[in-house]
Amino acid sequence: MGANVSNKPISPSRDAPTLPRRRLSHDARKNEIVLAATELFAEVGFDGSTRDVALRAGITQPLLYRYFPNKESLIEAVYTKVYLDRWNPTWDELLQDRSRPVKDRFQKFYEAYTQTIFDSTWLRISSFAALRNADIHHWYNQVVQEMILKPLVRERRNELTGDNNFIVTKDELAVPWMIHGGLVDYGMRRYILKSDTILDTPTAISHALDMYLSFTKENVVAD
Amino acid sequence: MGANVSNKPISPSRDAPTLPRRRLSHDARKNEIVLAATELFAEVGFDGSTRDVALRAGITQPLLYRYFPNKESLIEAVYTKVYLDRWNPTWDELLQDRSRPVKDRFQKFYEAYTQTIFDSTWLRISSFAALRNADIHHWYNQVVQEMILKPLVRERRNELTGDNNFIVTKDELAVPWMIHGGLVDYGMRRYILKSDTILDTPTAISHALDMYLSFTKENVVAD
DNA sequence: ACGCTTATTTATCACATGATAATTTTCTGG
DNA sequence: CCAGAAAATTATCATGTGATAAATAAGCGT
Repeated sequence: MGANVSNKPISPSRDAPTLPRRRLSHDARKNEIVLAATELFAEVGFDGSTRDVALRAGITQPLLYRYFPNKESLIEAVYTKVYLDRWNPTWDELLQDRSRPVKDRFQKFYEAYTQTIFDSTWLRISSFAALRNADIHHWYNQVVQEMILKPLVRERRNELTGDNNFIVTKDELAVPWMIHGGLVDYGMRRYILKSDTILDTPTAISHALDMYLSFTKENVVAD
Repeated sequence: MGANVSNKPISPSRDAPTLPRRRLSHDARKNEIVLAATELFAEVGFDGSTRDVALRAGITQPLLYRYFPNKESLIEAVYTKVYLDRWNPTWDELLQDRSRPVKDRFQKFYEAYTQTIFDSTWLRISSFAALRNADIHHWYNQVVQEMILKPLVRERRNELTGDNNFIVTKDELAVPWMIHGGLVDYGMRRYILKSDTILDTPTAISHALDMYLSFTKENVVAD
């Protein structure tokens, strides 16, 4: 054949200046896809297209389907990546360490915990997920309740009265839930809205805990 | 002509059993479209299709474009409908009425306010809107801050110290913001997640306000 | 009753999107 | 070094979606 007659350029000069790396291991590629999907979905929601996911991952769109049978399965992988493996097992011990005051323990815990979740991607993905999938929202609330809020109620009660009853009622959880929700809301205002919330995170945590502590102090007799 | 030979049924029996009403006034039809769009977008987000909006509104999809030049403009109409005209002007007087204690005033206010916003459609639409449009999110936060939180800080300060300074600092707003955020979070858990949050709304409000009040009481000397 | 304004529908387009099949390329083990 | 398994791409499809143009019909004023 003659010279290059077609209008297809010899040097492709792709849309994305992706380095021509190819052929990753199955697991490595899968991780990159989930990472790309997480970032895209955090920005535009789970209606982000598989083509945009592929573009960010530096691959072609049909390749996705070698790793996930369909888009929903990719979304589930994102759920898993975002929600799981975020709990540091040492936190459990921290929360139960009665040699330190409750304020101190939960201050340290929330400082670590917020370091994990106060990030634009996590906050947005979890918001989108909650709106899209009530089951996941409910499941994650259960986790927060069992791992954080019930310990908080128990430890505070023990600190105030020496009580060792492990049963925590729904009513007792209402106030901790509002404290926790308010704190997450603070994180949203600060880290995704970048609002003029001047207060630094440790101080915000301290105030949130102080509110709960003074509330329980006032109400310890009334109950 | 002979009998009905075509396979088109005499009685149409449409997909949607819509009453065959047609030709509404311009404004009436526009309202119905915005209502349908609001409901759909609350369920699936703003990526809901114009065809689904039309189906819910009982019209054909191209008719939308006689009322809105494009989908984005329909979305903006939904924003307006959802966010505007929700503030009852009598609330301003209520919040400033110094013949009643702050707790009492803000209790009554929040009971009325939550009656307006604690509904699945509003909570979901405003969440989707916040994720999709940072400007709107920011604008609404400014409204909440000016109309609710600054008055709360001012009135509480006046109640405690007789202070009449109208300037409210960012730091003073941090705690009211967390209280407010915690309360909205409570509404989400109760009204869209339908979680086993047993506490009724007035009690939740009361606890939220008590937390703020006891916090400010403890800190009034420290500042 | 009739005509005219305009609300509404039917038909259609161009493009985006999820998904599949066939083909090509890369790397590794024998 | 080369053969084959698997990674990756190209080509393609069916359907969904935002949007437009032309045709139809409902109701109001005279």
